[in-house]
Amino acid sequence: MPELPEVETVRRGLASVSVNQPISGGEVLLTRTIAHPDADEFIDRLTGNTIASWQRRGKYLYAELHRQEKSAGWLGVHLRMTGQMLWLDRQEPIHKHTRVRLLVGTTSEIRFVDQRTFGQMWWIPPDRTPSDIMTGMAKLGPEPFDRDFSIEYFTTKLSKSHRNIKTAILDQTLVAGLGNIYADECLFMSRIHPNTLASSLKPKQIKTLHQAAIEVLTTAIDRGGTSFSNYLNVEGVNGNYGGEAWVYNRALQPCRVCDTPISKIRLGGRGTHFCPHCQPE
DNA sequence: ACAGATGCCTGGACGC
DNA sequence: TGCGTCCAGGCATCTG
Repeated sequence: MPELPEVETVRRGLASVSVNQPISGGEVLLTRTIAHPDADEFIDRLTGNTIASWQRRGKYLYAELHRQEKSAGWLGVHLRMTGQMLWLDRQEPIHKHTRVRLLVGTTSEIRFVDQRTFGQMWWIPPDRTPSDIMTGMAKLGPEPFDRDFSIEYFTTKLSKSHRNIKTAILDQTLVAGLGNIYADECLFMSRIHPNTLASSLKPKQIKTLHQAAIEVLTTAIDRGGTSFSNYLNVEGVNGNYGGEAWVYNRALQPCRVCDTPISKIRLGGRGTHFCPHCQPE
């Protein structure tokens, strides 16, 4: 499931192949994928525009569109659970889960493939901002790599939270970009039990967790995203973080540090993996 | 205001 | 083998 590093990898991939290229048309194969406006208008609004850049905020991806040097709005994308933005030759056979096709340049296309159909796309008019239309984006907390995501900020937020730390760090209004995989991974790296009450964490633990979150996301971006999910980069290739998971999806397998079997519990409705020895209560 | 539950959705794993 | 059930989880929305 794409989290910040996977979305960033997709952004870089799309930027490297599609910038300065015109969208000549497209096709919506599943209408509910288009969140705004309706499916027909979506293709009409994109057609004839050039992709000027690809940007990311949290797990939201958006392209700036130009027409004759002037803004023509934005194309927004959220991959949700299983969305993929693939850069393909138009001759490639249409896979069963293809939801949207955007013809780019003369022979290629961006193909949005999404098995579980949670993924969404938007067209944002030039007189609005992406966060006006992609409403979830306006609520996002700081990017983990920003100055705004300071130890002081993190400490203040956690001190007021009555939730367990696992649920707290999954909250996109606290910090943008962590999903279930990296949440479990950075709690392991910090030796913090996921069910610890957020407000009970000691300053040293908060500092460690803050650093672990930044580190785990940075490492994952450097490695091009995970492979213990069905995430694919724009070329349809798995990233390579996967073999390195400390705890995620390793229930009952030996901890890579101490050999204790990894536990799995449910917190905030999410499967949560941890080492009961390395992450004591 | 906040926190927890639910719905959305497909396909793979599992038990009988 | 086949059928039913559960699970995977990001986010919007609903409920208490």
